[in-house]
Formats: sequence, C-alpha cells, structure tokens
Amino acid sequence: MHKDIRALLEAPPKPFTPAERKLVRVLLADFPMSGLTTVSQLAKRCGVSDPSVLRLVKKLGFSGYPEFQSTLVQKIDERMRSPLSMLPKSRQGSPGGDKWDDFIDAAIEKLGDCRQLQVRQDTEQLLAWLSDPRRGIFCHGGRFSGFLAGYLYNHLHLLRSGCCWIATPSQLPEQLIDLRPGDIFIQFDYRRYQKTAALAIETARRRQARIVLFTDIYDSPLRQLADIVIAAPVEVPSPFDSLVPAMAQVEALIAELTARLDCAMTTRVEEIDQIRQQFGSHLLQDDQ
Amino acid sequence: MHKDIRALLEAPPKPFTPAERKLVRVLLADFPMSGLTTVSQLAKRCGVSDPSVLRLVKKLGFSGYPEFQSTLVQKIDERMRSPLSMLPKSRQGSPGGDKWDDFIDAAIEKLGDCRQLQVRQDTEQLLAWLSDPRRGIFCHGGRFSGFLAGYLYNHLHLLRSGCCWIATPSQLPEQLIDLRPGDIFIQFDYRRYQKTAALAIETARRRQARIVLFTDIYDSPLRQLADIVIAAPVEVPSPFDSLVPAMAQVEALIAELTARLDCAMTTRVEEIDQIRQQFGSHLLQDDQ
DNA sequence: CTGCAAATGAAATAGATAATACAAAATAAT
DNA sequence: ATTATTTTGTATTATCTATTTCATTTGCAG
Repeated sequence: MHKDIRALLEAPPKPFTPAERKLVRVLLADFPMSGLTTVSQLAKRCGVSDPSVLRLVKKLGFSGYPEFQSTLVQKIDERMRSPLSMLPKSRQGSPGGDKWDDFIDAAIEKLGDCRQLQVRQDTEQLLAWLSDPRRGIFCHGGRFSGFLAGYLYNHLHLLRSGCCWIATPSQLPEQLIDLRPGDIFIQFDYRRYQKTAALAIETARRRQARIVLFTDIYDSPLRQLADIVIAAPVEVPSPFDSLVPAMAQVEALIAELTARLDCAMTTRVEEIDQIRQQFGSHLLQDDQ
Repeated sequence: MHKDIRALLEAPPKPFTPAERKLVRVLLADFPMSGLTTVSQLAKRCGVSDPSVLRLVKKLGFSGYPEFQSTLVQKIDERMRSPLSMLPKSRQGSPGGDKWDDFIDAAIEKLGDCRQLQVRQDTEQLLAWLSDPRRGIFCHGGRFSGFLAGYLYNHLHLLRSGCCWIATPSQLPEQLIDLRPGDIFIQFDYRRYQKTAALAIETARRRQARIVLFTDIYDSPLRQLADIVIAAPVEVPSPFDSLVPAMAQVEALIAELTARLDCAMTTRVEEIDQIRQQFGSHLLQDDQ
C-alpha cells in the first residue's frame, strides 16, 4: 500500500508547512528510527506540538500514527533482511549465473539461518520425550512435508518401538485412536498450511499428547497449539518452498537422539536383521 | 547496560518456562521485529497471555516492557548503521559444543561441496529429457532415499503428466511393465547400496530407458549403468548419512525445470484444483 | 491417586498515548 | 491597518497499553 515513506517525505504530495518540515528533517535524519517513538517524544524532539505530528502523518496518507509506525517497522524489516542475503555471495566459477548453483547457494544460506532459530532448551525437552520408551510417537505431514514425516519415522523406528507414521490424512482417525496421554504427536506443516493439520493437532491435543510442530518461520496458525516448534526458513529462488533446512533439522534431531539411544539401537537393528534373515529370499530386499 | 538481548534469550539466567520458551522462539525467529509490537499483540502471536510476556521481560532483567522495547530499538539502530553486524555470528555462545548446530554446520559444508560436483552439461541433458512430455518418468529409491524419490515425483506430477513413483521394490514389476524406450528411470541409491536398485536399473536399461542415478560421491556399483549421475556428499557427524545435499539437488532440479515448464504447470495446477473441487468434502484435504 | 508448588491466564486497574476541539498566533492579501 | 486564511499549540477526551491481582490449571513427588 504505502510504498516508500522515504519517497513521500522527499517528494510530498502537498507542500509542507514549517512545522512539518522540522519533523521531516528529523525523520529523514536517522530514518526510520525516530518514527519508532511515541507522538509526544517525536514532537518534543522536533520542537513542535503533538497535533503537528498527527497532521503530518495524515497528510502523508495514513489513517493515524499507529499505521504510520507499523509501515516504518515493515520498512525496517526489509532492510534487516536484505543485507544478509547479499553479502556471502562469493560466486567465482560460474560466469553468466547458474540457476542450479544459485539454488544451492540459497539453500546454504537458509541452512545458516537455522542455527539461530533453535532454543537449546526446546531441543533438550524434545530429546527427552523421544528417548522415553513409554511415549508413543506419531509422525504426520502434508503433501510434501509428509515425506519428511516418513523419513523421520523410518529413523525413529530403528531406534525404538512405538513409532508410527500417518502417511495420509485419511489414516488419521484409525491411527489416532491409539494415541494415549503423554504420547508425542509430530506434525509437519509448512505453508501453504493445510486444514487437516489443524484438525489433527487439535485432536491430538484433546487426547493430551505433546505436540511437536515442524513448520516454517512464518506465522503458522498452529504455533499456538504446539508445545515445541521447530521452525525452518523455506524461501528460495523457486516457485516451490525448500524443505532442505527442515530436513537438516530432522537429521540433526536424529543424530542427537541416536547418540543417546545408541546401545538400544544396536541390539534392535541386530534383531531386525535376524528376523529378516528368517524371511530370506521370500521378500525383495527392502532395506538400506 | 543490557548488552545483548539475543544472548540473553539464548543463554537465559534462569531456565525458561514453557510459555516463555514459546515467546523466545518467536522473538528469535525474526529478531528483533516481533518485539516492536504491543504486549498483547506479541502475546497473541505466541499463544500466551499478556502477563507471560511481562514475566519474561522482567526475568530478562528489564524494568518493564517499554524499557525492553527501547533496548530492541537501540539494537536495530546499531544494525541499521553497520550491516556487517548481522553477518552469521561466529559461534561463541555455545560453550561445550552444540551437537545440533554442529550438525547443521556440517550439512552446510557438505552442501557447499555440492557446487563443484555438478557438470552443467549433465544438468542440461537431464532437464531436456524431463521437459519432453513424450517421455515417461519413473522414480524409485531405497528405504530412506525412497522418500526423496516420492518428493521428486510429487513435484514432477504438478509439472507434467506421465510420472510415477515406485514406492516399494515390490511394486517394481507391476510398474516397470509400462516402461517404454526413451522413458526416464530415476533411481536414488545411497550407501549402503541396495540390491534391488541394481536389479531395477538393469531391467530399465534392458527396456532402453534413460537411467538417472542420484547417489553419493563414492563408488556406487551402479554408476556405470547410469546415463546421468547426480552425486552428493553424505558424510556428517551422525551414524546415519545425510540426504540434505541430495534433497537440495532434487529441489534445484525442480526449480530449473519449473522455470522451463512454468506455463504448463499453471494450467495443470488449475485443472487439478478444479477436479478437487468436484470431489469437495468427499476427501479430506490432502494437498498442500 | 493426592497434595504441593510452579506456571499460567482472566479480569481489573493504573497509566500512557493518540486523537480531537478549539483558541491563539502567524501569514498573506486587500 | 484590517481581514481572511493558514498554521500552530493548549487543553481535553477517548482509546489503548502495560501492569498487577488473584483464581485456575498444570506438572510433579510422595
């Protein structure tokens, strides 16, 4: 809507009055910081009265000071994001620009962003839950993220019993019947958010499950319903979002969990192999 | 005075309560933007109550929300002046070594290695094949990499017809019957290499399919049988190998392919939506 | 299960803040 | 000068915000 406040200040629709010019001068001086204070503070700082500030804001086309301010915050947000995405470009080999490598670069950057997103305490909590053999684990995801759910499940299954993967929403009812209080329900849901995800989580919550949500860094409506949120950046130069950071998180989780449950896994995998041998050639080799 | 809010959030003086962790998560997610709103807005966004926000702020050592907020603004001010300050922060906070972040770091490194592995000509060839609507596409993978195959299939399916995903080896016979000369058989096979993969590829070859192999950088026995090889590093600090680089490659491929088939996809997706509407509520929302 | 302590949220309160009305001052035109 | 018009500030009001109180819930140890 309001494209650029700065442009508006520099080329006003109507000429500014003297008091307004005072304000504009300050606003432009350390743009956009000075706009983050209250009306009175800004007014005093510029040596004008409160109403003068309000009048300027309205003249610029805003409905009121709050709207003006939130537009400024948006502007800041853009600025904060952009420099990061421009700096670590050390492309040397590719000449005209290689879409493939550009994508990989973007993925690397997003993966880097991951590091700052995780609260250690959350991770510990999650690991503690997953290590508890009494808690059942239910993995579920959307059309694309469902594969991550399955990927996670396949690893978990090697580490412990009581895991299940709900591959499609239609299986939700028949699987959630076994969900008991204290069990862990792990939902993958990235934009665009799916309706069934909300349904699934609500049901799991009602059955007093711990809710773990793998989602993107944006405002998933499910965040509030989750006990633990693992957020991943998804934006890459592609019409589709990327699940690379998400997958890295899944693998990181598994790596840590494996470290804790190592001996348990060893015996478990041995037993699996043993059983598989009994089947012998009756099944096509179906495992890694 | 208050040096670094971010540091405070990552290494709290006292352990956080669950509600506080929810807040911290959001605050860190798009630091420091989310702290610029009102208490109520922030609270609602995080799914906690107003008092929880206030308690957190006090626990962090601020006299109240306004002080907290103005400290954030200061922080923004610093950052706006020197964009360098927001470069990937050198790991100093984590003392004994954070396994999670170590893993992510390793993944980043491996992903970086990817860039030098790809021969552009191969990519072009592959894209040309995949863009050709006359060629059928068959995706198949192992126990873990099978999910990548499915992930790839799901995207391909939105772009064009004639794709299929062979989810388990047992489906190979019944699916490969439809493989015609010139079709593309995409196999995912990372160590430890599976026996069925070799079988599948040989069969596909005999039927004169083009063989595309997604594998690791080591000596897969299948390399010789493939027309195109996309190799990924897999070694990470975990007992399990990582498929993160592999997934990035899949996504990069899709990104490029989408760029070429964009208009085709648009109409196709529209048609899918149309059909879905006809089903209406008869199916649980099963898509992205 | 039961009781205890910690954590949390609903509701009420105290305090700012933005917005408004109107009067005073400044400016420009006659 | 005098008036008309614009600009500005003072004082007030309505609205929103942060904060506190207290009852409820939740998690946990015996």
